[in-house]
Amino acid sequence: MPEILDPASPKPRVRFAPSPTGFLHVGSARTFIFNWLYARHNGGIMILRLDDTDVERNTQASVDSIFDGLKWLNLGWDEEYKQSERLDLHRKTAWTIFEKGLAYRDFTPAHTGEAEKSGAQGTWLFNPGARELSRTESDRRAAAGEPFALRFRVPRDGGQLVRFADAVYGEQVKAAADIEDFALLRSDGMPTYHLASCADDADLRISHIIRGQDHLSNTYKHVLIFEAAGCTPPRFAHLPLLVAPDGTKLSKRRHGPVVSVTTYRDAGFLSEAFINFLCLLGWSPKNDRENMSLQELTDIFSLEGINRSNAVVNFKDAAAAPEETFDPKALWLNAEHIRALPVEELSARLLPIVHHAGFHTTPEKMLRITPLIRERIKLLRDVLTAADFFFVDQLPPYDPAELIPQKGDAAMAMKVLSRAREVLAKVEFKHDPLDQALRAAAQELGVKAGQMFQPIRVAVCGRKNAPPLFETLEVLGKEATLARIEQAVQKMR
RNA sequence: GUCCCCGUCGUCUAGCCUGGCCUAGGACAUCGCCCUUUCACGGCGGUAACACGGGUUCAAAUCCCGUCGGGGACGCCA
Repeated sequence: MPEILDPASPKPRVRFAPSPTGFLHVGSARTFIFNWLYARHNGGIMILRLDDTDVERNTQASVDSIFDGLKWLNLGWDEEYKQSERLDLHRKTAWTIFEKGLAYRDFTPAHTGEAEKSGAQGTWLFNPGARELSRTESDRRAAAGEPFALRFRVPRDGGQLVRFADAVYGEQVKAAADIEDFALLRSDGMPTYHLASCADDADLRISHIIRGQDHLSNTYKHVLIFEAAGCTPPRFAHLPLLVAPDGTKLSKRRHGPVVSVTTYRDAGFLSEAFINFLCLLGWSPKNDRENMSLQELTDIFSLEGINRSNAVVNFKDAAAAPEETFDPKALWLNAEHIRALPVEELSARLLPIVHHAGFHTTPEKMLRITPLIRERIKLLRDVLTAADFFFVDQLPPYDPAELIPQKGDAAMAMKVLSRAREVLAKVEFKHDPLDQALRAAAQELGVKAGQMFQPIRVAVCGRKNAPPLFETLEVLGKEATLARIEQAVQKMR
């Protein structure tokens, strides 16, 4: 269905509204991204709003985590608000609703959350005593200073229906009688999420609310609030949930740090790859494209491509090896994005990681190493295991048996290494001369090229699996190469 | 318990609205082969799915009903 924009505000205005009660997890990140993409694709405005009306649970650490994560995503936003600075608006909205008779004071003492959950009150809808209290009596008790919560008076008769059209889930209808009289203001005067969220959405002229499907059933309440406040509700688009391999909603408690955005950052994901990955969960361009740049995503993103079933983020338990913990597709996409990066840029991104790990190298050398490893790493962090031998003076210990070539023996390894030492001492350390010299040497010794190269590779890299030999030698240089071959020869003795 | 949502390969998905082109397509993962100085990249190929049961129809992954399964919401949390 084509987007019909409100003629009064042709530019869509969308918001990402996290509550700072935990770190930024991948589900929130995806919500942010989808909002951002929608805004950018349609030339609209992206708003960041901190929904911090729960003073009890807000923490500065959460605020920091959210900004850390968003900063890394590097997408930016156009306007920024804090709900705690807009309480007057929320209260005004609440009392407007009250004055219309659509809300009432509830003097019942606050329930303790636990008792409510375990009790047989699952079907609680409202407290008749509070709801039916006369206005005069209500005013009198309020004037006497008795604390109260303000509740929405949900229509109970006439079989009224609440409805809204969801851009993803379609036409939604629910009997008002099935909706409980939810709170608007707490007894301490603070607005609840429902109230604050709607009051702000209306005031900020939000045109589209794009958020997780866990809010789908809350939306009926929001529609009620918008209408009571005399506003036209925005359009809604609910996103299918991101779930863990066990099928449940992502949570730090159950799933650990794998659900935190910063975990991906720290492991060496490129934010553009991470964004790409998240976009593929619950949305599809429907043309088999998967590896996409941000520009491409912006160009083709649309609400119609969003599907309705939950998507599994296929991570393993945090206990697994670093490379094993992430969704294989995220890893693959990251490798793809790494390979797509210009060498200069990849090199520049790798350098700080190398330094941070305590290795010494120069930007110039890093630039020469980068092409040798870029097809061999999936995470930026992998540079540490793929190129370590370039950075150290002394190779870590390795098993001398590794020096023995395929279908060869110790004697052959010895013969190859000795000859390599002589040949390499004389040859220019450039790819072609190295290639020629070493192949010629292999022929003279009567061994296969591979049998010649493998002992040298192990002597120089300390392991069998490494980048191509001649390029490696070229970057490593004659001095280090000869020293390492000498050491290998000593090991064989 | 009440209400709501969802159900195509192991995973992400295309197809569903507008039944036939679907002996169900792509990707990741996995397995095999090729390329090759190792690893990787790349190329080629294989295994692998319409939850189940009814109905409607000449024809159903696609429409209808039911069952089962999964998820979400029900707070003076967001």
